[in-house]
Amino acid sequence: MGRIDRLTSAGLDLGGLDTTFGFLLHAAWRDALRTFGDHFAETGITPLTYSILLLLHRNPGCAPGDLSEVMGVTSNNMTRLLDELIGRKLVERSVRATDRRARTLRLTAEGETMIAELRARHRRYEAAVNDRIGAERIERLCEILRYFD
Amino acid sequence: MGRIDRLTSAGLDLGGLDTTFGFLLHAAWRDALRTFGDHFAETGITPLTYSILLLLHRNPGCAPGDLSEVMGVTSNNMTRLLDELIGRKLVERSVRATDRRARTLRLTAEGETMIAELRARHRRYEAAVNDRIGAERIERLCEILRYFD
DNA sequence: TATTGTTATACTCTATAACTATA
DNA sequence: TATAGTTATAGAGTATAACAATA
Repeated sequence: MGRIDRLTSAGLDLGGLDTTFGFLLHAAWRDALRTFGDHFAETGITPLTYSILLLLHRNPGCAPGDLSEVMGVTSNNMTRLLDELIGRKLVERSVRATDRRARTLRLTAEGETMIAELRARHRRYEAAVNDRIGAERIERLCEILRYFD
Repeated sequence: MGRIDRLTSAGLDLGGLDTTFGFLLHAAWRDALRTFGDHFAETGITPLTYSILLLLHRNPGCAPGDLSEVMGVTSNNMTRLLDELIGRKLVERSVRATDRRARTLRLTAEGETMIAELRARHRRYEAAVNDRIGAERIERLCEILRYFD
């Protein structure tokens, strides 16, 4: 069982927090973030930058605005995330000829090599979570989480 | 349905992100945070400070370390959260006589008034989420989230 | 005028380490 | 020596607003 169930016997009255979805969701997200960090140590890659690299791998030539929409990140913050990946030579950004307001994004060769390595880490990360929580539970979790915005 | 399902028809290949528990968990947490913010607007209360006030309401006299453990917040960060609530005269902190290293925390009268109002807001917030996502789904979600740490 | 993206800025949350004071 | 809490600091994520360039 998780931390919350270990705590209920520890004396403090949780006042219903242990059945409050927001409290549990926050704790689960921090757990996932910590576990992600364990598996991506030394890469300098966070869940957000991993998502960007994966999306660019699957959608070469897409625009920052496309990534913003999928990831739920505002465009100003997307710009800074992309700046960092471009600084690391994993992504290249160019002005789109057909609409000079827009940008075209693409993984560099180095970025393609990197994403292969990162996807392997991601598979190990997901396997570890499935082992700990139960693959069937994680699948049901995903089904429910898709209803959120 | 949620944002992800509206996006799958929008052209971009999500490369499996839409079935990746971490991606969905992050999005759901941000959704919950945004919705919490809507319902707690003008209060200056966040999920973390709400949890502290609720725990102190149910456990008058407990210590910062107790809150840290339940909430999964490190003690240095708990100190700053408490400083803020104390500055707002919602909480009082005193040195514990039986162990002068420890502190005793308590809601002020103003804090007790505040938590009653906040709990009403929280009920409306949870009702809104139940309406949007489905109460039965939220219940199943909580069951699964309890397995995390 | 509307859209795409960038810059500037501020706030919250999280994390590590060094520190104080007690036990 | 160990424990409870504080202070200092830095990094990541998020948000709003103002702006530039282009359509």
